Amino acid sequence: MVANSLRARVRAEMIDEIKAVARRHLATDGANLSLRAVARDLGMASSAIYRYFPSRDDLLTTLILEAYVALGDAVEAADDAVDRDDLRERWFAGCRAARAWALANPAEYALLYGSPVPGYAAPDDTVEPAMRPPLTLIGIVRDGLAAGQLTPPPAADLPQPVRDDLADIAASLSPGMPAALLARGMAGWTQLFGLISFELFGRIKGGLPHRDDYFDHQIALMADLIGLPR
Amino acid sequence: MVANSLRARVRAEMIDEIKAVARRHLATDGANLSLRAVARDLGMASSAIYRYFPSRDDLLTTLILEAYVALGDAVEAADDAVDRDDLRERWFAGCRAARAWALANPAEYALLYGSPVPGYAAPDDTVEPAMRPPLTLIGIVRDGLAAGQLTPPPAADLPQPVRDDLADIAASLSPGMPAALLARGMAGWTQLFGLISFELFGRIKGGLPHRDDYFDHQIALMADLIGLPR
DNA sequence: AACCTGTCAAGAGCACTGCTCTCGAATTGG
DNA sequence: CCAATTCGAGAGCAGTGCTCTTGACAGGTT
Repeated sequence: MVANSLRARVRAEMIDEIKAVARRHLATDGANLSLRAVARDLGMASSAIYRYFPSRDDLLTTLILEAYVALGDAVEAADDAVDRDDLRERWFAGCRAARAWALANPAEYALLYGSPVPGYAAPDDTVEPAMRPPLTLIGIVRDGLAAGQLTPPPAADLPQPVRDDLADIAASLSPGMPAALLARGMAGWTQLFGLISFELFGRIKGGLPHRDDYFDHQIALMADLIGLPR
Repeated sequence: MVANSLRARVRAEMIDEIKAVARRHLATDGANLSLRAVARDLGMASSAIYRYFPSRDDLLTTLILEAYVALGDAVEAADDAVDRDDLRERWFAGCRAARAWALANPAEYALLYGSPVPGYAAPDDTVEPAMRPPLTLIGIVRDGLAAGQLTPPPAADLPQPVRDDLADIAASLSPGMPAALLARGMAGWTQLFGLISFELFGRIKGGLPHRDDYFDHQIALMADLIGLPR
C-alpha cells in the first residue's frame, strides 16, 4: 500500500495547504472568508476545493476545532510549566497564556468566542475541545482545594437553586468541590473571556497604555475572589 | 412647507419601515443580512433602498447606533427606577436590565458586542452611545463613594502603571474617584458582558436551568468585590 | 504491456449578493 | 404651468457558494 499512501500523503499536504491559506484569509476577512479567494491563492479552481472539504462551513469547522485545540494546548502548557503547588502563579500563567494566544491569533479567537456565525451550528466534536480551557483553570481551583490551600466560600452565599445546579456540575468535575467555589471559578473564567474580548474587539478605553499590567491586575482580583493564596 | 413635509414624512416612514424589516432579518441572518431580501420583503426593487441608505454598512451602522441607545436607555431607566441610596439594588437593576435587553434582542446584542464585522469600522458617532451602559454602572459606584457608603480598596493593590492610567480616566469621570475603585467597577462591567455573552452565545449550555439565579449570584459577587454594602 | 478504476482539476452554469447607472414617472417649489 | 427635484424600477457588473459534467492522470490488476 505504499503507492496508495503516496496519494494519501499528497492529499494530506493539500488539505494542510488549504487550511494554511484559509487561516491567512481569516485574519483579514473573518468568518466570511471566500472559498474562491482561497482557491485563487492556491492557483486552483474553486470547485477543486470541494474535493477536500465538502463545504465552506466544513472548512470553517475544521479551523474552529483546531483553534480550540491550540488554545487549550497553550493554556495547559502554561499551567504545566509552573510549580504545581504555586496556585496563584498557575492561575496567572493560564490566564496570560489564553490572552497571549488570543492576541497572536485574533481572527481565530473571534471565531471561537465572538458572535456565532448566523447559519452555522457547532457540531458536537467542538464541545469537548471548547471545554478544555475553562476546565484547566477550574483544575487549578480543584488542586488548591485538595491541597488545603484554599478555603471554600460559605455555601450560604449561593441561592438554593444555583447551589443545586452547580453541585451537579461540581460533582461531575471533582468530588467534594463546593458549589460556591465552582461559582467563583466560573466567574474567573467569565472575567478572563470578557477581558480578552474587550481588548481584542477594541472596546477598551483609549487611555490604557499598560494593558499587560491592567490585565494582570484584573486577573489578580479574580484570584483573590476565588481565594488563591498570595 | 407643508407640501415638502408630506414628502419628508413619507420618506421618514419609509426609512422606519426599512429599519424595521432589517431588524427582523437581523434576528435570523445576523450581520450578513441581505439588502435585496429586505427590499423583497418591502415589495420594492433593491436599488430603491439606496435612495434611503447609501450602503449596506450604513444601514447596519444605523441599527447599531439605535441599539446602543436602546440598551443605554434600558440600563439608565432601570437604575433611575430604584432608590438612589440603595446602591446594591441599583447595581442589580442596571445589570439585570442589560441582560434582559440582550435576551430580548439577541441579534442586536451580538452586533454590538460580538466579533467585529470584518470590513466594518465603527464611526465616531457610536463611541459615545457605546460608553453609556458602562458609565451608568460606574456612576453607581461614584454615587456610593460620594455618599460614603463605599470604602475604596487600598491603592497599593494597583501596580503603579495601572494606577496612573486609571487615575487619568477616573479624574475625567469623577474627581476624587480612586483608581483602584474604578478598576473594580470596570471588572464588574467586564463580568456583566462576559455573563451575557456566554449565556447568549450558547456556551453555558445544559446543567444550569436556573439562569436568572446564577446571573444574580455572579453579579452579587462583583457587587461584593466593588464593596457595595449589603 | 494493456486495462479497468478511483481520484482529481477544470469549466460551465445556477442562484444569490452589493452596488451603479440610466430612464421614465411622479411630486414639488417657484 | 413649468422646471427642478425626487423616486422606483430595470439592466448590468463583479463577486459569492455550490453542483454537475468532462477529460486527464495515477493505482493496482490481469
